[in-house]
This record gives sequence, structure tokens and C-alpha cells, in this order.
Amino acid sequence: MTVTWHDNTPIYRQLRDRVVAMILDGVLKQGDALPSVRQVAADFQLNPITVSKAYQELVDEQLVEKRRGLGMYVTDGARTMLLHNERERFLKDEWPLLNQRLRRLGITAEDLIRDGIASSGDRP
Amino acid sequence: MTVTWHDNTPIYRQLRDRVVAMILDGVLKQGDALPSVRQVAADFQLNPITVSKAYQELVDEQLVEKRRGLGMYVTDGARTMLLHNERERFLKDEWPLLNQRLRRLGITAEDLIRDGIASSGDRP
Amino acid sequence: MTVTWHDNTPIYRQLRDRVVAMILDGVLKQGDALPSVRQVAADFQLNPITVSKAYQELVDEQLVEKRRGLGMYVTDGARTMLLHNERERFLKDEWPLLNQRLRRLGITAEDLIRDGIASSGDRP
Amino acid sequence: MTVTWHDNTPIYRQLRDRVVAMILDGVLKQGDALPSVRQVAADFQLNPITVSKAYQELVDEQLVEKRRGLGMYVTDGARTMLLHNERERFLKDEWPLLNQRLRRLGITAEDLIRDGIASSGDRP
DNA sequence: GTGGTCTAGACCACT
DNA sequence: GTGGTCTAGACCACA
Repeated sequence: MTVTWHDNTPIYRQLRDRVVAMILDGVLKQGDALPSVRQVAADFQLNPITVSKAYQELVDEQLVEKRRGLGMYVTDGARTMLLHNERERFLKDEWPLLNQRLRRLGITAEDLIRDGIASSGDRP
Repeated sequence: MTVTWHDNTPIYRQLRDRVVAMILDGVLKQGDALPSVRQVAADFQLNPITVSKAYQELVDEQLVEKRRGLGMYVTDGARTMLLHNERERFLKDEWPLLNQRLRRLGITAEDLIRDGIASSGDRP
Repeated sequence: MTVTWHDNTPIYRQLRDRVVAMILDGVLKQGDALPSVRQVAADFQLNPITVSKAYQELVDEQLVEKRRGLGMYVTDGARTMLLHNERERFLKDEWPLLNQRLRRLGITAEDLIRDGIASSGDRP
Repeated sequence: MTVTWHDNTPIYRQLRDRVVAMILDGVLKQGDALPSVRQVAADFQLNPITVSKAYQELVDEQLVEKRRGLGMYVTDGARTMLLHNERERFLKDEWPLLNQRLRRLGITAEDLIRDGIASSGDRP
């Protein structure tokens, strides 16, 4: 099991993002156990402390809960919370700046759609 | 003159981005002089070295040229180059990842358009 | 039967504290039998080992005695011993640090009394 | 410079508490720089990462702010925020449980006052 | 100079 | 088995 890390962002952040993606994609459902710190560390050839840091972030975000001596579990409602919060955060914080950049560069909605963004017609 | 800096990206990068935005917006035109390093440093309460680093990046990108003893000037064709390069870089590098995030969050082109993205009809 | 455990202190310690409280409150009197390990484990959804560890602490503190084949019983004089020891421990160990914190925060005896602490007039 | 650490709580937590105490006591005022991570690590014979963790907690609590490349500084209003929040937290969360314990042990306000708690008469 | 991150390896407490 | 903490030492980006 090998993975390539983007070297701009810290590994623990990328790990956190992977788990978030797995929750969003339904690969990890509420109540599911996360792979143990040691397991992930071994799989990805990482120091356990790095993995721990990623998991701690998830705990701080209330997406994951610790059960003492047992491991880490996806909290109830984690996916819903993510969908709501991340969506909100994107539209309020990131989008305005991004939109400004796109306008400056003359990139339009059509350019993006041509390049793969979902339009409501694609929704199941 | 006070500015708030983002915490995540280095200040010199944010400075560089400000100048790029000014060139794209036509505030700085080719042949125009950039404000001097010491001027910017004073205005923004920054270490001159930080400002220098930002300017050096612009020189490396050939958007700005140093004229010894005179200062820094926007190069000819800077805006055109920017429009092309930044657009390319966005569509090739950033967009695929962003698009994936948007799909996960269920954000569609329509959501973005409603929130202000230009569509081709808007173009002058 | 569901109970919420504090996250900071080990479960076996919290279990021990529950029994101590029951002895102090007179719910468990000397000579009374403690509920069996397996009973508690089932009620609280715990690993029997965890319950055992709590009970063992009580045995070590001589608040409870094991009668082979019969179970665990509150020792004679357990409540008196507790009143003395815990009181002593609080006043010598915890109180000095707590008092320092309260002074830093500007919390006075009056604040606490207003918030429910017993004053000698309340004693039966 | 030697300090003894309580070995029940992690060092980084104790470090955090020391800084909080210094802010409450006015030893560190808003705008003051905290001693650098390396400095503290050297003084206390600690791993820089341990100190870092303590400082990061303070940043997360908004008591301290990072200035990139310069160091950590006490935020404006940190002391006020602390006085309010810690006081609130104590009275709402810790006090009810503590009060219950005190009642069980028969410890009264008079006992505590005799043992050093401030009463409003002591206030300047 | 500052803080941030990571590795390698160890020990501990809890379930 | 689980996660938490710490050390020792290294390298990097930033100002």
C-alpha cells in the first residue's frame, strides 16, 4: 500500500482529508471504527504520532469519537454535519475569493461545466 | 494603512498575489513602476526582506523587471502572460481537485452561478 | 441503563467513585453486598475486567472485602474511614491548588456560598 | 532553572496552565511576547515539540497569537477573556460536582475559609 | 532568529 | 489490543 503525499500540505492534514472524504463518500459510516493508529502508520509507512495528530483533528471536529482502550469511531451524524458545514464554509469563505479570481481570469461557468463540474441535470 | 494577512499562506505570497491582481485589474499597466520596497514595507508594517521576496517572485515570473537604480516596472505583455498562465494553471492543477470536492459536497454549477460566477452571457 | 462517563478520568476510577459516593450517602451500609462484577458489567456495558479493577481498588482501600464464593461486601467502619480519609486528602492535597485557582479567578467564599456550599448553619 | 512536574497530567498541559496563570497574575500582559519555544525547551529541559503543543493549545484558545517568523504574543483581551471564561466554567461545570463531594464529606464554607479561601472582605 | 513537521523508538495507562 | 505522551535529533519555511 503506497500513497503519494502532496508535499505542500502536512501529511496529518492530508490524512484527515482522506478520512473526511471516506465519510462523505459513505465508505466510513457512523459507528464504524477507523483503522487503528498503528495500522495506518504501518500501511502508510508513517510515524504513529503523525497519524495520531490527524485523528485528533477529527476528534476536535466532532467527526470521530474516542472509546477508551477500544479505538476511534465515526460519530453519529458525522456525514450530515460535514455536508452542511463544509458546504457552508466553502460557499461563504472560499467561494467569494475564488469567484473573484475566476472573473479576473475570465473563466466562466461554461468553462467549468465543460471541464466536468456537475450541473443539477446530473443529479440522480 | 492596515491589512489583514491570511494565516495559512506566507505573506510574501500574498503580496505577490496582490500585485498580480492589480495587473490583471489594469490598476498596474505595463511600464508602470511598482511602489518601492521600502514604501511597501512601511505601509504594511513589514520587514523589507519580505517585500523583496515578493518582488523577486514577480521578477522570476517575468511579470516585473528590475531597472537598476530606478526600481521595478511591470513588463510588457505581463497582463497577457498572466491571463494565459494563471488560467492554464487553474484549469489543469486546481480545478480537478476542486471539482472533486464540489461533487462530494453536492455543489453544482447552478449553486455557483446563483452565487455570482460569471456565465458567458455576462461577458462584455 | 446508560451512564455517561467522563472522558478525562479512567472508567474504573469513576466506578470506584460511584461506590464511594453510595457508601458516604448511606445507600450501601457496612455488611451490604456490592452488585456482582458481571451484573455491573452488563448494566453499564463494560468489560468485566474494568469492573474488577474498580472493585480491587476498593479492596485495597479496605472499604470492601472479598468473601470467597459469595461476593464483595462493605467492610465495617467503611463510611467512617472514608469520611476521615477523603476529607483529609481533600484538605491537604486538593484544596491548596484549588484555592490558588479561585484566588486567581477572584472567586470568593461568598460566591461559593451563594452557589450552594454548606455553611455550618446548614448542618443538621 | 528546574521545575517539578506533576506526573499525573501531561507536561504540555502544565505548561499551558503556567502561562495562563502568568496572564491572570499580570506577569504576561497583552501584546507581550511569550518566551520562544526553543528557550522554554532549553530552560525546562524539554523537547521543543512538547512546548509547541502547549503553545498551540493557547493559540486554539485565542489567548495567544502567532506572528509568522516572529513568535507568539498574548492577544488583546486575553486576561479578561480568561477571567470570564474560566470563572464561568468553574462555577457551571466543576463547582456543582465539587460541592456535592464537599457536602458528602461534611466540609463547610467555614472549613475552607479557615483554610485560606478569600472572602469578599479580603478584596482590595 | 521564529515556529512547523516528521522520524525513530520508547514507555505508559486503559479496556 | 487501543491511544497518549515524551525524547532526541533533524530539516524546512518564514521574517
